[in-house]
Amino acid sequence: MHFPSLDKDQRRILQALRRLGSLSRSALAIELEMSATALTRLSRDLLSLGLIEEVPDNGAQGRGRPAVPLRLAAGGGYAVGATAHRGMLDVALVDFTGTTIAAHHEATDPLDPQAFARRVRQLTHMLVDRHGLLGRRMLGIGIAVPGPSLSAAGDRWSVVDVLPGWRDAPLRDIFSTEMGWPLWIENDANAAAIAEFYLGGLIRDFSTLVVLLLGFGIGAGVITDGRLVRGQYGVAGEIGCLFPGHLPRPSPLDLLATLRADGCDLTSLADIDFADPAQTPTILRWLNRAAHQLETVCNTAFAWLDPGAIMLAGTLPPVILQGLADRLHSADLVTTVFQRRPPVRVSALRGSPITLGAALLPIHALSVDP
Amino acid sequence: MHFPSLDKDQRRILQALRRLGSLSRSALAIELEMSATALTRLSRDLLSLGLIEEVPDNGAQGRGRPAVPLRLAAGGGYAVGATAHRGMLDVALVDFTGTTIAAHHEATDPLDPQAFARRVRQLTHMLVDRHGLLGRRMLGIGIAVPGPSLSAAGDRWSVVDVLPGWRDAPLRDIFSTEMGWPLWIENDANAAAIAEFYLGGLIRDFSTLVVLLLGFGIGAGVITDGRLVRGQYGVAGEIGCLFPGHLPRPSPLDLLATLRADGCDLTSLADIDFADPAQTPTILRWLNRAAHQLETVCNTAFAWLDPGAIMLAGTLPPVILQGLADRLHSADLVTTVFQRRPPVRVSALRGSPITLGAALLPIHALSVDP
DNA sequence: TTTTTAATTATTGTTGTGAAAATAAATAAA
DNA sequence: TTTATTTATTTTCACAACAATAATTAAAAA
Repeated sequence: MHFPSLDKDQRRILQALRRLGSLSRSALAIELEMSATALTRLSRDLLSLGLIEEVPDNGAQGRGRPAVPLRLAAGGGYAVGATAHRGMLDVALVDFTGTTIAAHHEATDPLDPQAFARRVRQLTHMLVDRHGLLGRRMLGIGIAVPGPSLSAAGDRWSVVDVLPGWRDAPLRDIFSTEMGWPLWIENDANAAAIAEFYLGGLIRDFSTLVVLLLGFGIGAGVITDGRLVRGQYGVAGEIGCLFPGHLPRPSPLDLLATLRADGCDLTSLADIDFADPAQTPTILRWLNRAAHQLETVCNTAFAWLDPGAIMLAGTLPPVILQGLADRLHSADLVTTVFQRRPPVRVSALRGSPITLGAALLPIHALSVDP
Repeated sequence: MHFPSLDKDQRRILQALRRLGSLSRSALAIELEMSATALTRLSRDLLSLGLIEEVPDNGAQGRGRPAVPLRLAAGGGYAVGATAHRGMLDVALVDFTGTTIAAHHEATDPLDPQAFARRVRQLTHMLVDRHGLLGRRMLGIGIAVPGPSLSAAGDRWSVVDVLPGWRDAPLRDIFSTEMGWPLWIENDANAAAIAEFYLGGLIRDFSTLVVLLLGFGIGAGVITDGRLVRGQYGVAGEIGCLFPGHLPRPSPLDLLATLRADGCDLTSLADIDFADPAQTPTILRWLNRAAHQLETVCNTAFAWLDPGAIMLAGTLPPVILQGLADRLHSADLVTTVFQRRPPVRVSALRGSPITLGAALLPIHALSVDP
């Protein structure tokens, strides 16, 4: 029961609306270089599918019949995203526009993939019930996995995190039999890139971007020309390997280790607190070192990929991410074009970009041709 | 008089033949998951366009009506490629399969873009005449330019080479008024990547690859999922900027400078000769240093892009490129997947990959959807 | 009421599609 | 040698999708 596959032109309409917000049919026809006739038909179909809607009460706009802008319909469907990490589980529901309907975070014992899938299904049913989504169209579920895929098909995943029964497991089979919904599995950094692209506003200005994800380790998601870059074997963006294993990396886990080595008694990343005077000096020192290391990362990203922006995201407190961004701003990056300042930003998403990005995967799949 | 644009399915057939050599209609139908009916119709169209042809005298193959393999038709058309460098001019003609029909190299005074275009037109007419291509379909001309484009549209180019009147000139306008053929302008490293992809056999095994071009400076062309990566502002692959300007780069110009500093009296890159005992020690020393620098480049390429292969190409003598490849082979690269050896190869193309790649641009444009 | 712009509806002709039947060209068996 | 069988390709045909044009309707301002 897969979603009726959309026409290329229908995708183009949806993507234009996603990028530009709301446009009248005639504006769309001009934007997409299609005839008004074609646009009427296509938009009628999308309207009847419930994927777009007319904007009501639109103010005066001069002579002539007023244009009726179209926009994506929140009610067009909902999608689920889920992430597993050691000891915790994240689920989010988004509507067709990408807006978060619900987010759920819970601590759990380490789960194997089957148990994870069952719990996610359970939570999904609960959230669907609680938010009155029962009749609505379920677009599918995206699951973000820490680690690269083992095959181009994405059947098996090399999970980096220490989770029992996950590493090298045939996750697609397991999730698919356990849940039965249309399923996307994606690397966590790639998911974060999707979230920043659609929800962080990058889609308005850029078609190429890089998201640096400081989750536990460090990874990156790359989008060029609106498409995820996975590479020949699915390990594109695995930038952790740029730092030799025996030396410190600019990763959250490394910050934790640094703090501990300096005598701070922290149990997890959640205890990191820039405002704590016992931690501040260590964090500042780490920031300088990590920013210096990230300079290399950013420079090679600019040289290889020429992204419109590099986004910093992850579980670290925003202050710390901002500290990294500030230092990178004043660094001497090779953004040769237009003498611009290094376009390094900090994620402004509320909620985990990983889980949100996972939830956006089914929606992204509707937008990009196969 | 642009070429009649091809169907998406027709493109898929052509691309399958380009990748796999020759396939019967039924094999193609299975490969591309199309009905035999559709394949008959599409192949008939392509046959009548002259883009494909049936392979004659095909040996016995068991019971049943023998399959008639199809392949790309050399006579399907020809394309022209041209490159300008200081003091020299390269033109190549390729047929529809990508095979070189003719190549022309000449030394010239430095030319401005108009004069270059006129000379290229002149040479094209001469080569077309000489090789009896007059009635044949001209698919277009590709021009490789040393330097990145200044706009996403590729109208203006920031030419790195020291050529009078080229830098920041509206090359597209100039060339297209001067020649009138369908025109593609592309960065030289990107052109080289196209050449290695189609002619170096990489298309058979990979959809993602990197070509390191050691021309005068050092640049790179990137293909992911069969598409050129240009980046947000067209400077993707400009890896020269990874090496600070005041320090030596692993570029041919740098080798020349090193040799000169060691007292060798060379006038141009063409004088570099590994067999010359006066040069050998310097070259060996340079090789070790340059390979060490390229290690970083390759590592970051693997981390960011996960290419199936990295190809070394350029004007340096093959022995020297091979020396670099050998050293990179034994280096400790981060090709984490499958414990494989670093897949670094040396270009095996006869002829300049830049000019050949330029000539392939019109053909590539026929294969990739717009 | 007229004018203007937006959106829709016929109308018509083109094009692509798959299923099934037909044809082609070989080998295997009688 | 003849006939049956097998596989590849083509044709036929009914049908859906689609595009372009022109004509029409809708909703406002002048």
